Amino acid sequence: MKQLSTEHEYDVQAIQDKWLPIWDELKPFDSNKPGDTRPKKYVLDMFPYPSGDLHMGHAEAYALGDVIARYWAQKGFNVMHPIGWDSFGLPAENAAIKRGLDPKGWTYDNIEQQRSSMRRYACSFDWDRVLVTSDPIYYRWNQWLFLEFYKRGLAYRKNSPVNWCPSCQTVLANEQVVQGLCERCDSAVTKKSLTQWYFKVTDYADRLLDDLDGLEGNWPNKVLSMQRNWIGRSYGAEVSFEVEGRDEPITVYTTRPDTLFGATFMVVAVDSALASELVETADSTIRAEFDSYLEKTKKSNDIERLATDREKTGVFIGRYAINPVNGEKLPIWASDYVLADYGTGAIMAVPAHDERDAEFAVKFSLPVIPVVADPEDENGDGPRINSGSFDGLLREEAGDKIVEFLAAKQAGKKAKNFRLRDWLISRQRYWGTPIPIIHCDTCGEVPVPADQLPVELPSAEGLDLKPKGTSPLGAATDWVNVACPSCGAPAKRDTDTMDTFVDSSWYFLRYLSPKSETEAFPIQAAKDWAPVDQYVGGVTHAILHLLYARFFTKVLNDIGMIDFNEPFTRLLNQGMVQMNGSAMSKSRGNLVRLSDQLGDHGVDAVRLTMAFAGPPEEDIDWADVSPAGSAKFLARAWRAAKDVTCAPGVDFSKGNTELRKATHTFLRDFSPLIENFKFNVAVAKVMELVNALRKALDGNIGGADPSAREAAEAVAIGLSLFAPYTSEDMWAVLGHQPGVALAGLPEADETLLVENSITAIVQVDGKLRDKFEVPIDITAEQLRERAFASENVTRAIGDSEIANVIVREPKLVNIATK
RNA sequence: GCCGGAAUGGCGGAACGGCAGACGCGGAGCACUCAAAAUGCUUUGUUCGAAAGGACGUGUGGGUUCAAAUCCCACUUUCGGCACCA
Repeated sequence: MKQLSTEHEYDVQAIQDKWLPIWDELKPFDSNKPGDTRPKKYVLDMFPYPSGDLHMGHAEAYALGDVIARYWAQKGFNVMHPIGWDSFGLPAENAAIKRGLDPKGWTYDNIEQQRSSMRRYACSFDWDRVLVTSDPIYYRWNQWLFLEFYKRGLAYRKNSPVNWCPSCQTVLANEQVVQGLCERCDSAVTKKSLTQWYFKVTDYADRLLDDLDGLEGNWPNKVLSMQRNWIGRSYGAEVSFEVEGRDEPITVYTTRPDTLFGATFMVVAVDSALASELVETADSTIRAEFDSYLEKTKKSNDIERLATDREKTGVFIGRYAINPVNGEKLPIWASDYVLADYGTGAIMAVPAHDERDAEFAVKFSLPVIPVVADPEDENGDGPRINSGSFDGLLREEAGDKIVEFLAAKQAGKKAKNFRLRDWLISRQRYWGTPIPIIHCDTCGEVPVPADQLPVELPSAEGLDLKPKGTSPLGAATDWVNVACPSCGAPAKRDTDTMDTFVDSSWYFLRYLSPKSETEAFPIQAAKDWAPVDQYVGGVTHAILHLLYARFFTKVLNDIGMIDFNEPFTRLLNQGMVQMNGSAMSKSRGNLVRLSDQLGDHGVDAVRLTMAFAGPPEEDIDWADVSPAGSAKFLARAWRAAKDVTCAPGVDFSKGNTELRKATHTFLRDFSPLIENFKFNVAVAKVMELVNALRKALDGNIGGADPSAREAAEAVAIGLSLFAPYTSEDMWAVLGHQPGVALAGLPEADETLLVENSITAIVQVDGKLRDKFEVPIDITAEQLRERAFASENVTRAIGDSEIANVIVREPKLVNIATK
């Protein structure tokens, strides 16, 4: 700290040391005070993963979340602004493996470090509501909810090909595969056939999509469109094709039933059960070819599969399907360009009107039959051809009529499809919530009875946590072997743990009673507080976490535990903090340490810099902003308070009108700026008021004038959103008891804001030529006269002929010349 | 390829269709000082001009309007997201 520690100087370190213990005592942000009648407001920051100390990204997120929380507190709300830790998950486990420690120790040490950093960072958290997801008291309710889902058929087990990360040695949800790579370690993801637990998100696909409309305007458009995209609903038809030598027809999904007459072959996903079944009766040559193709496909990963310039591959499997509209025999092929887990895993191929089918047809010399007259017609909107009695119909009508025709002979119907898949929640790792199911040879899957929850994780001691493809919990024999709750026979616990996204899907409700041993959350408190009024966090969770939390909310609503359908009413996505144009990282050598910044500039200066740098949703490049400048401003504001000499409680109405006007203009502008997330502009307004106050103090108004106190107090209250230490100290300097955070934002006095004159501008052909003060009630005629009386204006008009004069009294005259 | 953002001084960024560049960073100058730091004040889009005062100016090209950073169309660049989803 550069400042000398004298009582006349702004000493950041001394101020920080002074106020922390006092706040600990006063608990200004306790949201659970008995008899509190203030209206409730729930402001939530996404909780951190305890992977070390807080970094610059946390500092931004929590600074911005705190602006909002503190704003509502100043507005007289009882604000619940809780914090906790999302503390299960792979990093803890990997760190533990690397260092040979228990993941628990690593996790809880980090939590303590982050907790103390957050306290110093002076977030307005309610420390009585802390939750930690790896505590049994938390995850027991994960298990309870899992069983509620299970009861309703929303949690189920199935065998299917899953995303497998060969490096993490665990399965991944679809959402955790990014560009074919493991989200966590960037290894190429492969497919593996496993029996795994799923949540039936797809049952909620329509609601998850449709309810996004209600969030319009309150959630960033970007997030809404990402969610819509992810759910990916499409409308089309299911069409059944009879297959020679098979009792059951094959059903395909298509968005283009209008092109059915153009189908010339059928393709099934090579890795689907259907393909394997169809090929069984084929001759040995075909079978061998198929097997080797299937083998090759399984070995390849998504990266190879998805390469866009890759040639189509496939094998003919020796069977034929019958096109239900015209009886044509269509050869059935197997290929990897058809996905096993979308639609029905089989498609009708229309090479004339589908690029991928076209490539395949060219590669394997399959016939192409156009069904739209105009080959230039990319949408295929024009009249049908080669389509029997449907010839001449346009796209939409043709589609409808063909589906009608199919429906009449039980060979098709309208259908919709989703890109969204069910959520795979089992993980073959140690550090997570154990799945509360017992497997019994006679009874099958048996839920752990509610009174035996939580199923606590066994100690990691003696367990090999290294990834090996099966859960480390399998080796905890004392833990695994239990009596079947149903028949009492020897049985085994499920050894998988839950995806940590389960933990974060409902944590916002757990804050209502984080210590309850009798319920996940209290139903009445959920009515009072939830849903979250304002959620703040990074856009990295735009799909995963938000989608899952929305899903849980809808299920809980169906169960009758909550009375709302969407968890987060309003969402703010803050940008990232970068350094020299790229994300900070040790390997890039551009890591800025938060602790260094706090040490060099102080907590308030760092927080203020985060708010002032630009719009909150934009990224901040730390190289472009000036925490030193913020510190300078804070000192300037503090000194201004020091120079106020009139006593607290003085009658402001006797103060200087000009400065009062500045103060009340600020008070008028400030709130809407905060509510619209224009924190940077709000900070600028505080700076303007400080500048006006400084001028008044140094000029002939002076520190004894009541208006100086009024301005200084407004500055302190405004700054309390951004700079808790400085503002609290200013408040004390101004002679008040501690508690600027709850002092309340004064209402702007409208009578002070009434102007009786205004600066009018005169344009000639749209260009500014003159401006002057005019009375607010000037008439159009008077204003017009004043304009033409201006020398600048007449010179600008010169010899030109006047075409038109626009008068917008009292502000503007625009003279258009010919 | 498809779907969204974004583009304003040396820099971060402001601007209900009506004074472009608020506020800050950086720069220059002045005051205080033996000096420096700190602080305060002045100034700072480019350009012509001694000045008065002009010209130009919000990625590019068009359009709507008395008036466009703002609305419309096309384009360029750039950043995200999705991507063999039938």
